[in-house]
Amino acid sequence: MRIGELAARAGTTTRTLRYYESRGLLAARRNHNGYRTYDEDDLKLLRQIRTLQDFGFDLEETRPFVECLRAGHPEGDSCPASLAVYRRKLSELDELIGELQAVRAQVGEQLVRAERARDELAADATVPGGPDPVCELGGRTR
Amino acid sequence: MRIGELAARAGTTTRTLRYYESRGLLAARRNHNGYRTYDEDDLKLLRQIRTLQDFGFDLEETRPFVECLRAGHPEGDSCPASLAVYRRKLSELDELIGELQAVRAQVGEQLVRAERARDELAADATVPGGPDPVCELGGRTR
DNA sequence: GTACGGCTTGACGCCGACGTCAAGGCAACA
DNA sequence: TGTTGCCTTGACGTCGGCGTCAAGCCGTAC
Repeated sequence: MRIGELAARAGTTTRTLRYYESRGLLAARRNHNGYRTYDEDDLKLLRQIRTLQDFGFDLEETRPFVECLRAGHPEGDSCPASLAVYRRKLSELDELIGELQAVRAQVGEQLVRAERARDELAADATVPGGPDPVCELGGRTR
Repeated sequence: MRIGELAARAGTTTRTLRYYESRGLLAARRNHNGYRTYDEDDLKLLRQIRTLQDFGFDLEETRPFVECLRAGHPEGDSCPASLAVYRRKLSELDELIGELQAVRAQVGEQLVRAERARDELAADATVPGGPDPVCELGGRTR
């Protein structure tokens, strides 16, 4: 099949396939008129790349899987180098998730604190003789 | 104070401050010879930006906080627009964390599956009359 | 005077994964 | 024969948040 069909079957674009080729991830045969030609194995390989990309792997991280398939193994993750990438990715994910949860907690605290400060000002403002309101409080003014 | 001192006190670089200025986030007065001049309020403003950046906010998201401080409010999050950013960020974080956890689970499954497949091949290989090993198994060969 | 550090503006570089445009070749169909 | 659609290579654009370099000015110390 030609590049357009392969791209369509993998749910991507011809530009992407040429990019992968330029990165040495996806090799193509050429037919008599110079068009790139692919087979079902290329589709499998491409789908492997796309799956990993969807997981957030960057292109270089997919290389071991690609080379594993190219070496004739039944799956891209049939080789130790691929398993190593899985493991590294898992620890990266764990670290990232942890950091994001910490940030989430901090931002949540800030929100609570800021809302409390706002409410206290609002309460003061309703008390006769309380401080003058400095901020616009509650909803939008305009 | 001049730009170098402000940058140092905020733990950043002069390039960053000029960039913020170009984005309209950090205004500077100029002294007689054209040098940028800043005061303690600018430092506070800059620290507000940096804190949010550390949380993963992008620059545009810090703008409401900056404008809030500029308007004379005691804190960058004393204004409704800032609270709205907090809330939006929280939901973004929740969504992202959820996605990452889902990816983590999937990658974990893939790893387990691939390891099991490898071990089964290894077990077969130790059985006399079992299938020939096709992959390099276990540790590194070279 | 001159050496040095800090300041100025302007402009290009970087990263990853492509998008998009240009100019042209190839094949099938009306 | 011309139109249409797919293909080719090449090259520049995108995004954010700066880094880095160039050329030159300002002020102080020696």
